[in-house]
Amino acid sequence: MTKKIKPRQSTETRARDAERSQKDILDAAQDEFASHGLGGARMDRIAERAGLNKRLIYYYFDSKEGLFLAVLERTYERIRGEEKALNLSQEEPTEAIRRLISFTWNYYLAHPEFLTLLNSENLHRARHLKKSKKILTMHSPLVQTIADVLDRGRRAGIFRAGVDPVQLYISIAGMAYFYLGNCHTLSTIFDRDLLATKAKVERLSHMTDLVLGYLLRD
Amino acid sequence: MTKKIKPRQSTETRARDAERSQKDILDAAQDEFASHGLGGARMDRIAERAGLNKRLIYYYFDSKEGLFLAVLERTYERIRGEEKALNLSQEEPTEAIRRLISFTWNYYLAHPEFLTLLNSENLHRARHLKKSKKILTMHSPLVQTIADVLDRGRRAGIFRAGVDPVQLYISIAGMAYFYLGNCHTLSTIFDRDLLATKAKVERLSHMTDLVLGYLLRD
Amino acid sequence: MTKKIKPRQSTETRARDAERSQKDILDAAQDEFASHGLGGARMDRIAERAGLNKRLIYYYFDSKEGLFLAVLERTYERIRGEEKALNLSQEEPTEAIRRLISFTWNYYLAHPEFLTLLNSENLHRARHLKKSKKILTMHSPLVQTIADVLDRGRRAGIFRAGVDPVQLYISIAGMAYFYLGNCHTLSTIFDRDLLATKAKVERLSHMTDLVLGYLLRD
Amino acid sequence: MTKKIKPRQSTETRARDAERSQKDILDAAQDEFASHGLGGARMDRIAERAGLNKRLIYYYFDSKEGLFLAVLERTYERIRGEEKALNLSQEEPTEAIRRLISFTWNYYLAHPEFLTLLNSENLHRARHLKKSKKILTMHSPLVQTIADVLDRGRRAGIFRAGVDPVQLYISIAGMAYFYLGNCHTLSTIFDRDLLATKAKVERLSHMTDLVLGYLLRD
DNA sequence: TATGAATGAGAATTCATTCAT
DNA sequence: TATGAATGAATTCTCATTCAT
Repeated sequence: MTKKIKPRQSTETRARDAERSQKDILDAAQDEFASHGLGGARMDRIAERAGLNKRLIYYYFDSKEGLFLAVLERTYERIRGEEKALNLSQEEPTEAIRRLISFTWNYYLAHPEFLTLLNSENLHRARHLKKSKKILTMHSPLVQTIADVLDRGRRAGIFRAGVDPVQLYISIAGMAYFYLGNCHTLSTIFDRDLLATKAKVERLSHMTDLVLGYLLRD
Repeated sequence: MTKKIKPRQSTETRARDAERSQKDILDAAQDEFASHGLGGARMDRIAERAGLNKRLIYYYFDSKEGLFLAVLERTYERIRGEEKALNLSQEEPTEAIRRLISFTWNYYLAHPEFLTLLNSENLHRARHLKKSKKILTMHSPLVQTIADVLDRGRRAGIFRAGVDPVQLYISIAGMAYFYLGNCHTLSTIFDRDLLATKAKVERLSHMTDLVLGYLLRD
Repeated sequence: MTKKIKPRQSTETRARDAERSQKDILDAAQDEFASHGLGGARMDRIAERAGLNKRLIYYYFDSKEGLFLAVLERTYERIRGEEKALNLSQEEPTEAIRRLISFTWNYYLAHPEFLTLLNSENLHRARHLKKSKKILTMHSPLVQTIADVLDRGRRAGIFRAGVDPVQLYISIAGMAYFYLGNCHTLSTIFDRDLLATKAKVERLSHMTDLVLGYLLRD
Repeated sequence: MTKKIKPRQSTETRARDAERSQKDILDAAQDEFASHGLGGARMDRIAERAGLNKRLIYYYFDSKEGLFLAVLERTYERIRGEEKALNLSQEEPTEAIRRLISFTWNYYLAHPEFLTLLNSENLHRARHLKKSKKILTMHSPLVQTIADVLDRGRRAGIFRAGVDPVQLYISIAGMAYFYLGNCHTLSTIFDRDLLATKAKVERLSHMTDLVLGYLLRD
């Protein structure tokens, strides 16, 4: 245990420390929950990773489940935040779909913890999520955007009609999620390294081809 | 509950009891692992669900991990068995794809434990799978079959060329898996009952449309 | 930790061990709860005193509160058992009252743990007792006996009329209970050793004088 | 709750705040100790109930035990104060006894916390009391007064001789204490509401009858 | 084959108390 | 005088596993 070196300036040190401690705990917890799931995570390890006393976790987050929920909320906030920043409405429909797919793919690639946390939460039948008003109202803005893109494409005569944006969103997310979330079993069974650079490139283009092959008329 | 009097006459009878006990344990364990994951599962609960003494689990399966592996193996055996029974090679290509999609969809629907076990195993980076010779040799026969179907379709001039059967298989599985495995969170977030009968019918046809829309030329 | 030497005979050894372990735990728990109260008692100390693994306590009694209740029940069973063995109905009324008082006094003296446990339970507003069907139906047989004795005394013209046996029982118990249960504070405040042999003799005769002085006519 | 703005002008004001804080803490602590005993009391809850920071408790009272002692001292001061205010020496002996009994009864009724604190302190073998010079010199003035009343009664030929005032005091206190302190268990066991108004009236008259029946000659 | 009893290591959580300001 | 942040040492309870029969 190295003694924590106190932060820079002074004035608001205390307040900043509290915030900092909470952030450190959340960071450590996210790692731990992502690598071991809710059941396998250890409060001791979280405290150690955070470089803080275990008691402090309870001081701020009440319980293991409370901490898990806080991590989940932060994770959702982040992805929803990035989704909002995408500006697909300005884009030409085909290009918009391309970017949507590659955003999803790249986000999951960059944030493997999101997949594992989602997995854990689903194992528990969304028990924590259902308690969180915060998350429940955070509808993915992508669905709205997809609806708009599909509409523009259809009116331009390039996309087929009658596509449900929710179904499409789930399909795109599912294709990326299953590949990346289950890459260990899949790699083993198919005896292929699914995380090799080439494999990843191929996957993204397969997904794009699949979706556009379906959407585009002719 | 009729009181089970233990028959002790013949070796055969004794053997049948042993088999029965092991099956009871595996059934109970499958439920438990599927509902709580490997970390959250409790040996006590498994013994109780199986109606057998905890010690017996160790007698037959050595350890919790051993038991988990046994459950995993049985689960894989079952799905691989059913996959073999599908006789897609006899089928006309378009119809074969249709049946493949609906088989996957219905199997996941009927066996939600398969999704959760896969989930758990991936959390552990396929650690158990890699140790199992049994599973490793059970490469999904579907991939071979899909390759064949795609090939026949391409040669008949109805399917597009250059489709990787593994990619396609993962896409189909992923579209079903994500929808069903995350239905709790998705239902809440989209404010739609994804498990309503109508919703399920729509999902299956969306998946079929998407894949065939991509595969079929013209 | 000396290794526990296994009990004498054989045949029913296992069954006897379980019973023995439970008894050892209850004995240890009674000591611990009596000396420290429910809040101050330590499960670790109980296990150590019992010479058994802490886990076993939970195996048999579920929780600290469950153990406390079990101790309470056994304690009540014991005093109610001894009360039943008193045969006051055969006795001449005055003598019966004398023996009742001295029984109460001597029981409390011999079982200080009864006082402390009662105290603890009352601190918790009889929370555990109320959950115990066992204790709730164990009405003190003394009240019935007192009613009978009072009645015989009254009809014989030696006791005053209109004495409520419950009130009398509570008074007798209270006089003994308060003296013995609070002897530490009382001894300190009055600067008298209330537990000196002479003091105890005097207390019993005071109590007897008080009650008989009230009951006897003339 | 009006927001308390801290006055910082004069020393006097500051001092008054300090007194107020200490009182708030003692009030909260009395509640907490009375409801949970020393072992079960929680410093956090006391701070919360007092609406003050936990650290302040340590500033004023040093430790949990120090706080307990302070509560104990205040409680004793109060009852001793009220006892002094009774003016039994002016009273005719029979009436004095009556008033003594009813004072004791009513004080315990109005101050149930006194019973519980006594209870806790005895569990700890009067450890705190013995350390408190304050309490040690506060001998109950009642004993002296009782001695005087008994003496006057005896000389007037109405009371019996040879009654020890300490014994009598303990008996009176005990009759009230046991009834009120154990009313939860007793009510349940005897299936009578011992706190019903009528029951309380009856108890007081039973106690008075018992004591006077004993004291009065003829 | 089957089981009730027992355990050591560890898990989450709690608690009185102190630090720093 | 007052407080939010932080902690070490327990404390209750849990868990996979083994013993003894």
